[in-house]
Amino acid sequence: MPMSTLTAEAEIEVRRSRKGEQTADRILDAAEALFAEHGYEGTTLRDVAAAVGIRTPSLYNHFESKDALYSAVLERGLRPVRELLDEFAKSRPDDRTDSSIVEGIMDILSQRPDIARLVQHETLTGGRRLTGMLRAWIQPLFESSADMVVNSPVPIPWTAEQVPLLILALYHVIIGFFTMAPFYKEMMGEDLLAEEGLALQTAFVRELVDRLFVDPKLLSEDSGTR
Amino acid sequence: MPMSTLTAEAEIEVRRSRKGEQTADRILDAAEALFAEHGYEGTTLRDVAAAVGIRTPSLYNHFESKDALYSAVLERGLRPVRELLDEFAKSRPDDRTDSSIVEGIMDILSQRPDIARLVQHETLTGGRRLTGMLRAWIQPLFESSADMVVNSPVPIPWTAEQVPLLILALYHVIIGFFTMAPFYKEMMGEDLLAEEGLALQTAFVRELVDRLFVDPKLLSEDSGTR
DNA sequence: CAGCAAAACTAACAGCAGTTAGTTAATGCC
DNA sequence: GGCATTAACTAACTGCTGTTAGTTTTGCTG
Repeated sequence: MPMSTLTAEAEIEVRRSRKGEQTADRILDAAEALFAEHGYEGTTLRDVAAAVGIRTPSLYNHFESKDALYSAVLERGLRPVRELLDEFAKSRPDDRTDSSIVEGIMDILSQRPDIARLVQHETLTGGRRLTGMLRAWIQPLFESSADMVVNSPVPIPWTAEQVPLLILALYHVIIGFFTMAPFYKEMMGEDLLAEEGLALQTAFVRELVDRLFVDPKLLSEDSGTR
Repeated sequence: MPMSTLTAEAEIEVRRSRKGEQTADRILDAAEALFAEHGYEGTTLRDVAAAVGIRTPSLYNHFESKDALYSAVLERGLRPVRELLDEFAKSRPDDRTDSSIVEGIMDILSQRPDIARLVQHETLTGGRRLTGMLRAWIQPLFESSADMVVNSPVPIPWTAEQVPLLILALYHVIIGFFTMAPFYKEMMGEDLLAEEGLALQTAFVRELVDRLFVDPKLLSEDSGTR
């Protein structure tokens, strides 16, 4: 009975989209927030369940383990980033601008600051859970970015050795802003993740990129590059 | 018997410096490395004891709890930073250069990269354990740095609103380098914490500071500022 | 409305966490 | 060398963790 199998599967999918996936999403939301704040080991499944409003074993109706839940959180959170990078990789080198990725990532992280903190937790603990995911994208991205900068038609005011450090620095400026925001708010009283702060930071990063990638010696002849 | 009390205390101190403090230091070393890599919750006292080569309960002869051990690690690790900041606060404003703190911190973190990762773990989880320590130094440092930059005799090519973001960015460039180094090594195969990499990064940061704090429009008249 | 799967629940378990009590070995001083 | 104190050890406990088994409720479909 091959047909009944097929329809059964179809039915399951339909139903899941009704209620099952709804709570699965709620679980992912809660888990994302908790993992982002307390890290993997610091987050308990009881906390996740409590945040969702269900009992702990019910989580296992949607995810087969804590590890699988964490992976799902990471997968869902990083999907927009992956798509952005894929798009970038497919694009013609001529169409790429210095800040196309930069601003794209700023947008993504602005909408979901927890992602930034998740990634930071990962890289801090050695990124062993990112192996299959981020590592596969980050490494080529990093290398191609370096190539791109080095082989840029416009002369870059940095040596080839410095380019990886420059990319690393830019990465930290961007992602660090989001990871530090809650701490900054508690310390300084100002919420950097509010609309105003985000706009300020976006403009700041844009200006930073401009200033770091344009040789100051060439500034007199062409002031408005981008 | 007040005298005997005094001599008894003195004796204890002398003895502690013989052997007790030796293993206490070994415990701190092992704990620092483990906390830096796995965070507070991800580190078990059994792991610490095993790394030292003793049984778990023996740790309690030197530290009264896991929390106390962690605080001691943080305290010892941040002492050089605190001393640097104190010195900076006492110095006459005229003697301060843009990069005096920057290079000092680079030196400290170069010798003990784990400190950087410890601090990152803290700020990621909200920095609740830093309350009494770092927060008391960081906040004034941050504010005075901002004031210093804004009121600089040399015109700064950033608006007053952008200055906190600039300081934050610099902070992340410096500390992020050390937290990312192990991950970078695993990904790219190159050890940034080796002598060569450190020298490169130090020079890079120095150049970055120069480039970010000097108005490019003024560059023609004075090229070798520092 | 009957039936059925999905998803909630309760009860419970094995393992490991931090920690304590009580004991033995090591260490430095008179 | 005897003695006091520190610091190692073994044994054990409580509480919490992720996880499983078995049961009841929910929500959709024919």
